[in-house]
Amino acid sequence: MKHLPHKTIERLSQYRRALLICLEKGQTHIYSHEIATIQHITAVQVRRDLMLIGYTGTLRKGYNVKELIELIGEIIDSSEGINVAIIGMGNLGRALINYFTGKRSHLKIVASFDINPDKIGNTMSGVPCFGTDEMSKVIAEKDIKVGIMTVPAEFASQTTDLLVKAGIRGILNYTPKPVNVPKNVYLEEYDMITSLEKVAFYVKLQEME
Amino acid sequence: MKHLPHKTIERLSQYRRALLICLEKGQTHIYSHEIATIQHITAVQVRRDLMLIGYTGTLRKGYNVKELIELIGEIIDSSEGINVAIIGMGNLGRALINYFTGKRSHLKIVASFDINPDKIGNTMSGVPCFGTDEMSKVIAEKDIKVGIMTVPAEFASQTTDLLVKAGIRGILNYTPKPVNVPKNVYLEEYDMITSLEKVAFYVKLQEME
DNA sequence: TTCACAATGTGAAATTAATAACAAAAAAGC
DNA sequence: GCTTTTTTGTTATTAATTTCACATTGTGAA
Ligand SMILES: NC(=O)c1ccc[n+]([C@@H]2O[C@H](COP(=O)([O-])OP(=O)(O)OC[C@H]3O[C@@H](n4cnc5c(N)ncnc54)[C@H](O)[C@@H]3O)[C@@H](O)[C@H]2O)c1
Ligand SMILES: NC(=O)c1ccc[n+]([C@@H]2O[C@H](COP(=O)([O-])OP(=O)(O)OC[C@H]3O[C@@H](n4cnc5c(N)ncnc54)[C@H](O)[C@@H]3O)[C@@H](O)[C@H]2O)c1
Repeated sequence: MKHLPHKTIERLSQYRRALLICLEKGQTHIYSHEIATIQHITAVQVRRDLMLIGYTGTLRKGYNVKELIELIGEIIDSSEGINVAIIGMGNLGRALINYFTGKRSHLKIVASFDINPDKIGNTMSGVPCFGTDEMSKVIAEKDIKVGIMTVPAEFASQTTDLLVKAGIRGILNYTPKPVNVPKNVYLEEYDMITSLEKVAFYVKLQEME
Repeated sequence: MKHLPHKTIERLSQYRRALLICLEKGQTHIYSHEIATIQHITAVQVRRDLMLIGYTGTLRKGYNVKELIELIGEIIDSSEGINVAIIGMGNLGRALINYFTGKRSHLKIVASFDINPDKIGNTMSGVPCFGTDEMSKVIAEKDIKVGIMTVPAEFASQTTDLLVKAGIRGILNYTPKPVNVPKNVYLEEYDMITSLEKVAFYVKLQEME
């Protein structure tokens, strides 16, 4: 297994989530077409992804749910787990903290940062909030690798620079402002307005037909 | 102009956002490579996208910011604007309402829905909250075309069915549960855990090198 | 046992997306 | 006025991703 396509990585994460639900229900095996139906994709696509990670199912029985979950874990999780911080404890930051905390064992939110003195020093869902001036120190001490950025858009660039200087390795940018990082830092940007506008576009398109 | 690639649609939305900022600053023209730098893509990509929508710039002066904003609007917005509802006024729903309200004129959040009696009847950033039993009525009356789904994952499917029955035309699903819609409804799903796991994966990959 | 079926696994083809290459032309410099 | 530079617009090429087509094979039924 050499280079997994970006899209495959995303789907593996999704397969795992679906598989975990199956496991909870007590399901031991699953067919490619069952996974496909859940994810709105084709069975071939599922089989190809699994082929790429070198997993082989049982003919006529499908894939072993537990084994597959473990294999996906070996591939996409890092063995020691990864510590994550949220920068900007506003509406979105709080929503994210509530959501993530206590869910995934491999990705752990261990700190948050803000500039508002009312927030600094508090904890939220057990996650302590620090001032941005402490960023370098806290990121080093707590071995934080990934930052989720939810500061106001106008602070996106400077916050990115701070994070990079503090030695962050990956940034998930939820502000609508695209930011620049050196190429040793992995950047993923997501913009809710784009998604909403895309939905609106295709709705319009359908109505015109 | 016939079929615009999905990716082009997404980028057009992003170009427009960047262009609006330029317009505010008083910038009248912009080069393809400037847009490209903002969006971390290549200038060729930008020019190709603009070619696809049939916009042509001025040689050596670049593109007219205002014109381009208007053209993108003609393509991705629908002329009368589109009304949007949020379903599930929890942490994420509230964050989204705060964020969207008053931003885009073409996409307007005009209602929210919940099952919690404490929330029903209130307004939040000027958006009224209704019970889910009123969904069909409100969606019809207010001509709501798109729903943003932020209910707990276990209610995702049933909420989708309600929305579809109420005549919604597009759904943006922020729950981690994939849902099914008839093919006359456009569905976009986004899952923050997938994004975060993807970042974590590439961080791990980089560390191994 | 044999047959038909229902699944996997995968090379090849098709589709979609991104990049390269370059002609054309306006502006600037000389 | 001529040359160089810079930028657009577009065709050709390459790369990435998905789908097709089908060989393979374990399983259950006849
Ligand atoms: N709310 C949403 O649903 C939503 C959706 C999409 C994108 N976004 C984007 O996410 C970001 C946050 O949105 P929000 O609604 O949570 O905003 P918010 O105003 O509620 O929160 C921003 C937080 O960041 C803090 N902050 C400000 N400057 C900072 C700095 N320099 N360093 C650290 N912290 C700082 C503020 O004190 C505040 O707590 C914005 O960029 C917004 O565009 C929000
Ligand atoms: N919070 C996040 O940052 C985040 C991030 C990604 C995804 N999500 C997903 O978004 C969804 C909402 O997350 P949240 O943190 O806002 O949860 P939440 O529990 O804070 O909010 C859920 C809201 O939905 C309402 N609700 C429950 N059942 C309903 C129903 N049948 N119809 C209408 N409303 C109903 C609840 O009353 C509540 O107000 C979840 O599926 C979650 O997995 C959340």
